[in-house]
Amino acid sequence: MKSAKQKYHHGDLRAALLEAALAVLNELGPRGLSIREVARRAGVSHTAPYRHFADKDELILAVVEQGFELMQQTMTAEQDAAGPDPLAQFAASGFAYVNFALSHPAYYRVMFSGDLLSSKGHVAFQHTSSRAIREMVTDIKLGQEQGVLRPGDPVMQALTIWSTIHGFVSIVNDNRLSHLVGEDFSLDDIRVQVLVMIFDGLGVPERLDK
Amino acid sequence: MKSAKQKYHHGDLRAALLEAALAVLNELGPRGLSIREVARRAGVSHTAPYRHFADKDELILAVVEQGFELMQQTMTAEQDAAGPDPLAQFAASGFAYVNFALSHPAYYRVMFSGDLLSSKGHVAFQHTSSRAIREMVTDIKLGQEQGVLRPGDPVMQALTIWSTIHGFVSIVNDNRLSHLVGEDFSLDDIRVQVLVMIFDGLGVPERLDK
DNA sequence: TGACTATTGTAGACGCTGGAAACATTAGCA
DNA sequence: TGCTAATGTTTCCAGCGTCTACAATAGTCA
Repeated sequence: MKSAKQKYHHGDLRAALLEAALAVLNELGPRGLSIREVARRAGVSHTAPYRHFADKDELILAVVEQGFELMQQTMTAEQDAAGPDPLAQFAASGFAYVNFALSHPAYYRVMFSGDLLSSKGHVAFQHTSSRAIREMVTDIKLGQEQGVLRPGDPVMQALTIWSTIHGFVSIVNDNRLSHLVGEDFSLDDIRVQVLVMIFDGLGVPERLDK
Repeated sequence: MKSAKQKYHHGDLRAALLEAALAVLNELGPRGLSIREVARRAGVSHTAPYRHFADKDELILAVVEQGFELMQQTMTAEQDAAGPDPLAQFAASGFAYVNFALSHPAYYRVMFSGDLLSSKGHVAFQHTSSRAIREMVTDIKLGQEQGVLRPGDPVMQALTIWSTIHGFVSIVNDNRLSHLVGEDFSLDDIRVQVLVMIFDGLGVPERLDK
């Protein structure tokens, strides 16, 4: 194969731009994310991205969408690998959520901070959030019917679990636990203990010994 | 009093800039926050802010500090007003946290998003976070000694509570619950139920009927 | 009071950014 | 082969953060 670097048409610029944008987010942070820098990394002129995204917000939104897809994929994969027990599946998907957020901080931040978008974008998230909550609610109802989960409004329980998980990974990713880590706990300790505490509060028995 | 608008020296430009910055955050969001816009609103030239803040990050950091001070004030005020019972104080301070975050979303976002700062700033937060956690841990230990709180590592319990509260207010402030609100629940319902669920999981008895 | 000096504000410049408009190149299809 | 739409480039504009030089004032001490 020849080193066809200098072709006028890139081939798959859109994907290249998304990849570059994520790399920038990782390296320079949100403030360092500029269309021009992304274009530079993709080796095109600074206005080329406008053929694929109407403006900066749409570029970011595309990264967000990709992030949600990736997260959804890994979560369902872990869920499927957790065996037939619905509660084990539920816990596995929770673990997968946390692991995704902690191992892809740039993705998670851009997906949930919302500060990067100027105004729109909220609409795009609604769908994902509502679907995620609905799935959790289904799982919780199932657990309650089986008698392994505490009774109570499953919507509120789902919201509480989501809040805890989201809050936890946000705190960790925003680096607000450095003073704890290394003293008496490792980050892994903390992660596992917090997860146990979440599902413990819900009534899930001790099957989190993976 | 004369309309002494056109004085060369502003009098208290620093405070005026902080106020303007918060207003901008409220109206235009984080992306709309520019030193020039803030200066414009304060009625000074676009380089005047540099006499009071080394750069944009330091302006933002000053807003953050002011936010933490205000939150701390309201939390201790509510705690003091909660009577002598330590657990009631604990719960009151938790309520105050949530109420502050939900009624001052701009403050809370800039205090905790971290996306606004380019690099530094984390150090400044460490102190506040670690103090807040330490205070919670003290309260939790007290409750455990009195036998009204579940046994367990108080550090992890504190972290879990903080995660839930932080996650909850972040989710609400980022507008991700619109599809729930109005259907079957009001935002107030949700807030109270989630708070009850948090303290319920900890073992706090039903004294949250305020 | 009056002059000296530090503080606080202004004016203008630089390189960066997001984005619009006009133009160039190419791919796909008739 | 030639036409057209898709894709990338060039040029331009206003706004941004920040630097440097300059202007006005407040405070201090004679």
